Amino acid sequence: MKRVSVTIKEIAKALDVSKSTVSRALRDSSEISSETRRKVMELAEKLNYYPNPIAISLLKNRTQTIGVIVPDIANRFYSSAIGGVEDIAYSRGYHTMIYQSHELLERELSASRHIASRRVDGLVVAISSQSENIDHFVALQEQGIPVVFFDRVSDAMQTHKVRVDDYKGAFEATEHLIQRGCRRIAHIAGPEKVSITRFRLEGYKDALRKHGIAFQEEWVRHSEITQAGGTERTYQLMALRERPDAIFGASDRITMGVHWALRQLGYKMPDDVAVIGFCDLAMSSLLDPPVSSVTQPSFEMGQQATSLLLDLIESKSTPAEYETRVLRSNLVINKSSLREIVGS
Amino acid sequence: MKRVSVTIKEIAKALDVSKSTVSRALRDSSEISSETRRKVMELAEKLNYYPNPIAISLLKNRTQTIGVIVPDIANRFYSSAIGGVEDIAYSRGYHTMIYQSHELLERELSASRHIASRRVDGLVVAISSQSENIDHFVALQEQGIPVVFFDRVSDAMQTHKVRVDDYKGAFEATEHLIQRGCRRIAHIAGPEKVSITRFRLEGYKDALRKHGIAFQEEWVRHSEITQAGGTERTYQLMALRERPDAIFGASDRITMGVHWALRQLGYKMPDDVAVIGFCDLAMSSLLDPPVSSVTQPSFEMGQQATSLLLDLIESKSTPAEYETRVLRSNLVINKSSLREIVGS
DNA sequence: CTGAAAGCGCTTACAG
DNA sequence: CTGAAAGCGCTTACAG
Repeated sequence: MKRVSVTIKEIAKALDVSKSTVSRALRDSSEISSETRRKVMELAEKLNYYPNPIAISLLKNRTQTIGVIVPDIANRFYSSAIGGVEDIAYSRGYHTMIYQSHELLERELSASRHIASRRVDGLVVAISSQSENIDHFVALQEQGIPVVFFDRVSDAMQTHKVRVDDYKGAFEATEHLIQRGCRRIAHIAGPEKVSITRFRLEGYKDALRKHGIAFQEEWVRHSEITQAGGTERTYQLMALRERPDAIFGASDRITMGVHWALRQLGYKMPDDVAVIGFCDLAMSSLLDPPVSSVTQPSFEMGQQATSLLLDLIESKSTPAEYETRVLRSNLVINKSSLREIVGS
Repeated sequence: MKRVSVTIKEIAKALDVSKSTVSRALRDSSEISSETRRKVMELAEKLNYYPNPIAISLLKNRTQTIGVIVPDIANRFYSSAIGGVEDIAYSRGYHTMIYQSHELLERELSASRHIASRRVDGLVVAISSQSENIDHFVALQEQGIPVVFFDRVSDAMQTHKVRVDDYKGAFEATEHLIQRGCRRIAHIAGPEKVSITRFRLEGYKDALRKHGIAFQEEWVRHSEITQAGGTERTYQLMALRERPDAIFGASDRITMGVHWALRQLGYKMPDDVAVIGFCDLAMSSLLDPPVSSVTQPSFEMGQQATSLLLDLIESKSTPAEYETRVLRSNLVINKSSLREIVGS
């Protein structure tokens, strides 16, 4: 199909002035007669003229568009973060292009290539769990396209980062379970290479240590961020000779799997097994029993990452130093972890 | 920050040939000596040269990018459909830009404007519930940017459409409830103006009629596609003097609200109230009891809409006639509607 | 206040 | 096989 649009040239010809004059009139330059401006504006309006942003991009080498890469847009944590990105981008006059990596390095590479070649002005990313190597993001940065990380960050690159206090969130969740009388607390962690997995695991371990509970390797299982992963690990855990009396899941998907598996197996929550998750469980209240969870300010993370990014884009120079913002998580207690406290 | 990239000009200068020659060598034109081609390719490789797609877009008036507008990417139905869009687009060499309307006409207008001005090659849309007027899509089409509708379609515009057999899905769901002995079947429908709402409502009514059950206005409630909407309508329905013995929800979000409200109110599913939803409830099995539902091939809808769109984009002329594809929905029975059948 | 000219990065008839 | 030139739609010093 053929595309039709009005150009500056046609307006110039119709009004018998030069393209330069039309351009100036449209951009409201000061050095133009109000009479000319009026005529140009009127005709532009009438012809429904819009400047071709592609031409402007070619000229300015700027597109007023930023990219976002997340593992999976269907994940509420990420879709909410994208909401935050759009919020800030929109209000500062930028558009947003959304990419999903599906946790695949290959897709992340393809998105990076698209971003580089389409001259997107900057990028907000939560790194795919499969991406141990992040040279593609370093390359973007060197090419002058700033990159800001959120949620899943990496030490392998100097830039702004926004994350949640995973360590503390995990520590508090674990301590809460201990306070409710649990002693055999299992942790279904995320993929091993991911930054947040390590932070959460540390928080879990340190809470055990603080309360004099021995850490047991077999009670920690790594899993993909899927319901199936949570289910399978729960089966493994409950099959152990010494079975856990609590399970702390590293994400909402995983925790949904835990919940499902425990129900299948006929365990009561919280009495047989107390359960707590990690993420913003909007749907947590739908489950029976409703699930306790460490909630994260996902929308705000998107906002902050974007605002840091736009600052980078709009500043002429590389900042003296990069910033890592650590936001607070929040412990929301529900029935799934609310055991009767027995004894001491 | 400043952007650096290699251009054709620099390659030409380094090799002491013309830009034309470099361009031809890169595009592997036939009229070029293999020696020159080799030299150019080598240097391009070494300098990490990529053609500037913005320049090419300006030239060809094509961007190899399509847009998708959905009400809400966090909704599984839409995120899955987007997966289908990406699948086809990717395999045919196109990129995808995702927009959310958040069910707001204003956001839909802003996305349409961006699409028009960025010269996106085409658009796949599920119309926002707030958009009674779709002139903005007609305008895109007239401007030469083809638009294909899926899920939420409109009669106000001639184009390809892909939808599910909502009428039949609703008919079967309602009939199933009747067969399980329900007689006072309520329907929480979607927003009034939306096409699928009407089709589903018709299916519901016709199933009642077929089985000689009188239709009652007060048992149909319109709601937004939210959990809160489903909850509130359920309260209203259960407060009626003659309360329903079954509720058929028009979407998964709504049905989640129904489920929650019934649990809060202490009704047993399916014995007090049988429940059935409409959408691909991946999470349906997580609820207790698991929810029956009319499932839709969302991924496939995205694929088909995109493949129709790309055909439009790549054909030179307007097609003789537009096509409306109606896909099959599927009834998945779970405990929430599985009542004991009493008597005949 | 207005216009002619150059240029953003590329492609492609048109000559040779 | 190669180069010079025009052009995609726009902006902006540079002259006047």
